[in-house]
Amino acid sequence: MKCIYCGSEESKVIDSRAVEETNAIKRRRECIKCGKRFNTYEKVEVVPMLVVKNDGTRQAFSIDKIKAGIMRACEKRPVSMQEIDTLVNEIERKVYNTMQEEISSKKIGEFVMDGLKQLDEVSYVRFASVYKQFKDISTFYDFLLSYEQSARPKTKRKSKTQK
Amino acid sequence: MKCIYCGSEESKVIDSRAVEETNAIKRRRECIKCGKRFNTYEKVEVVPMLVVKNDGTRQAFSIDKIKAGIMRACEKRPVSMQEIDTLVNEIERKVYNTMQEEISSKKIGEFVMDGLKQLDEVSYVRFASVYKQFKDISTFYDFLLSYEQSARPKTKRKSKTQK
DNA sequence: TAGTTTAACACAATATTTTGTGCTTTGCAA
DNA sequence: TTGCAAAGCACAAAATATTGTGTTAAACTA
Repeated sequence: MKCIYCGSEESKVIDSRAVEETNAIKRRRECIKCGKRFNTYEKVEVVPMLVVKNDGTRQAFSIDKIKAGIMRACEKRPVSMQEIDTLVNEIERKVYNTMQEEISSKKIGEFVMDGLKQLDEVSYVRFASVYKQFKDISTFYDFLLSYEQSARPKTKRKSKTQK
Repeated sequence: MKCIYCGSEESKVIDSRAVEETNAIKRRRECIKCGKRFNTYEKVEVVPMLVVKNDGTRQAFSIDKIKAGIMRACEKRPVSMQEIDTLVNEIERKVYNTMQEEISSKKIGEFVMDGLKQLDEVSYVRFASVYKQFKDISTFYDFLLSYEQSARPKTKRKSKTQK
């Protein structure tokens, strides 16, 4: 394990403890060369499950990835971790209920979009821009316009309702 | 290390190799109970440095976080990993050149925005929506309008230049 | 500011991992 | 379909990590 301070390849473990909550092993290491200390974490590699993408290919499914995507979309937004966890659990349940051994990525995307739309509209737009792969700025406009016309026909553009 | 298949706490290492590229140790483990195998990765904990936020508080700085933020903004965009790495290196260099022992988060945000603006405009808008904490949908409009008026005065809204 | 929780630190006996070498399998590309 | 690269597999000798116990320092909260 390379030392982050001096770059030396040599370091040794001076303490090692299990972190139950995150299923990890935390190690405290000391660089042989410069003597500085740092921590490392050992974690399980993400497990593969099957998601069928639009082009027919299969890919690993992980609820953590879904959660990460949602958390990104909600970054600095007034959405609590608890709300996210609730949504993630709901999605996981929906996924397992729907699926035999596979589920389409389209379906998963819809679950997430549906949930986010209820939770926070900025997060919803952000997620859509990634999920639907907006190609340029005009796609943002188009999406915003059609969203406001369909889902929130009475919203005034300039209103800033959230503090 | 808990087995991801049967949940048992007992597993043993059957192989262990360094992964030079990512500065990690990859271990192959076998569950004592069910005998199934899985991989784990040990990585260095992110290192703390000092960033001064707008409200005056100090926070850990990590170039990895910057990179992660950029990668999020570039998700599913035609921006190569190499381009991102170049930008990240440039930012890291700028940060270290600017800084005594601290740097303002504003400054870092500007470095990133400057770089992304050159690289990809959709990524740029996404990053801005997080960095500048867009409050609602109208903020998107306002930002897009002022961006197009200042940076790209001749761009037509409906043009879809990228494939 | 006292009380509490978490991280760092130390140490030693025991047990496990590391590492070189090399063969096999699988996935991907030519 | 052939060939290469990466991952999995195996083994054994040597080296290192693990884990209980306990102390101290730091951060957080009531």
